[in-house]
Amino acid sequence: MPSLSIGAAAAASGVKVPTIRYYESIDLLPSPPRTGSNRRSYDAADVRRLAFIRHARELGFEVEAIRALLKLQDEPDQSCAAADAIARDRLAEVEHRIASLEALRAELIRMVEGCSHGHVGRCRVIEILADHGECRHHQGAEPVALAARTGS
Amino acid sequence: MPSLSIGAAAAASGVKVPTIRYYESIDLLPSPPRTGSNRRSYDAADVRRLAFIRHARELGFEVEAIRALLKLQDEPDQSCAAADAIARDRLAEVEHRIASLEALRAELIRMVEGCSHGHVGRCRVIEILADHGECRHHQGAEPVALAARTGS
DNA sequence: TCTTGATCCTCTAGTCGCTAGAGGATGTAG
DNA sequence: CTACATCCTCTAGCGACTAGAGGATCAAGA
Repeated sequence: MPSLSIGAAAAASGVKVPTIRYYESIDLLPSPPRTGSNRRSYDAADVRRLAFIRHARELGFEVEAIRALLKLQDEPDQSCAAADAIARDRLAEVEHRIASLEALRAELIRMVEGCSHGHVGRCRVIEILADHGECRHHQGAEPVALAARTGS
Repeated sequence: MPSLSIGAAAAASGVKVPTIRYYESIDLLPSPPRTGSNRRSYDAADVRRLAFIRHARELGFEVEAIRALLKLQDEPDQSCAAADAIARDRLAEVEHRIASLEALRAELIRMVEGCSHGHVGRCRVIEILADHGECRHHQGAEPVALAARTGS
């Protein structure tokens, strides 16, 4: 069984080195054996697990949901129902989020189309943001998600 | 000019009390005058500014973008182009995210439909997440946003 | 063999946009 | 006058990382 350094595991899985250590620290990834010089050594199963985690994160699963999925994977004789339930929850949330984003998209389009490239005083972008009273697309808390960090 | 307590300003704008103080601390909202007993007192303009911020946040604008928009608003003789550019960036990001979420949605549907309610060994939920290599909907970092906090 | 530079280690602190709580002062209603 | 709500400041916490300090170790070239 080929043993990989953390850097190689990172390259193979697409998960960054510090993130792998972070996952270990929160017990999402088991602590791997160490070499004589105290370096982590991973195998193919670890890389698969990391890829699984990465994929699930990209799909928007929270770490706790991933933990649940991994537990299912580790005990493969259980019923599929739990995994199914997790995925269904996710699906509902994703659909809800798509709907929110589409309302938001419509409003942004309204803004940029309304912008006459004149002065700010007449700018729809500013006006629409200022007149929230006119906007009804949702009132109840639940902030639209942001993130998607641009910095490398 | 009617002066409002922070609680009244919060109720009027829809921004929570601690969040108003937070906005002041990051200089998004100017420090208001204080009463004799050291309480903040806001006026209608502050409430409008807060509503503006809230609306922009709901639309997913980051605080730095909102800061830029507010600066434009404070200097209303400038060109609209900057505000337009900010909104366009936001629109592009929203559209990109919708696309990701729709790919994701398709995959989740595939998952829950593929789940035969048998055992995990046969369950697509786990399989699909494990086989990231087969999935091509995007490879370049950029985690799909999460958040949408469920806790009140 | 030496040296250079990449990679590794641990640890702490910072990011974003808030939210929660401690501990205390003040305002308002009955 | 007594509750109790609201306000004040301050610090710490959330999730999911990311960045940097300060040091050890490895691999490759001269």
